[in-house]
Amino acid sequence: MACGKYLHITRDNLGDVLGDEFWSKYFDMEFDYESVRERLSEKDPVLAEAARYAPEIRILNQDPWEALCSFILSQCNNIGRIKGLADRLSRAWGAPLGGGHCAFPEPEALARAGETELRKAGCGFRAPYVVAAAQSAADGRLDWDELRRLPLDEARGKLTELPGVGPKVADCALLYGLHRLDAFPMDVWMKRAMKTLFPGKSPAEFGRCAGIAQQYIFHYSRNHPELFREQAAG
DNA sequence: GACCAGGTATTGC
DNA sequence: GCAATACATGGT
Repeated sequence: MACGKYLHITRDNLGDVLGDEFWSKYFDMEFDYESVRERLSEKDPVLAEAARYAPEIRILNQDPWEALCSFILSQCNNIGRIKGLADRLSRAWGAPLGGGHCAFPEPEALARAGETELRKAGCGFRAPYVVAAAQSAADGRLDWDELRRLPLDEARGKLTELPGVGPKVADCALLYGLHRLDAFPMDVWMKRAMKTLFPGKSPAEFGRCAGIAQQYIFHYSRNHPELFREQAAG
């Protein structure tokens, strides 16, 4: 489910999917990741290893509102529950897509639903955050084109004006929703990974495609928990 | 039943 | 500045 479309991928239809104009764009197929990997690999040997570990990773071109809202829901929440929540909101307020599937709700729909209903749907303390963001998106105060254009700090500043949107959620919205490859979401996993694997380094050193580096590092770290044995709480 | 989850806002040193 | 804490909810 993405951008108002439903997709079921199998081994057999992968070729067709990637040949489709929309999904090809969604999976960022036209972007030259190989060049980026080469440049990143020259910067740091550990980063080179992380990039080599899963070179097929891509930054999706998600819908900006869908990305922002999903990451507002993600705070202090686990991935399974985030998916379930998004699914429940889609069924309640999203457009039917056939086959029992529903699109992610438009901002207008969630703004209209209101805080009380969103709490009933299981959003918890995030309900008012979703409403505020939905209102801003619906009435145009959130200007996606502007957010694509502005320097990273200013774009992040616009997003963090919203209640319940801090630097991490803002960077996720910028990276996944607006394809700002310079954004570098720093969650608890990335903090651990940076401290252990890149001591003394800052994300800015990874350059204008730091966000892609973030994905390699994140995935590599989560699949090598032994590297963080002393720090990981659980 | 505690404890935790891909954070944020507020409060108190 | 930086550590501590509340914030809803559902799953181990």
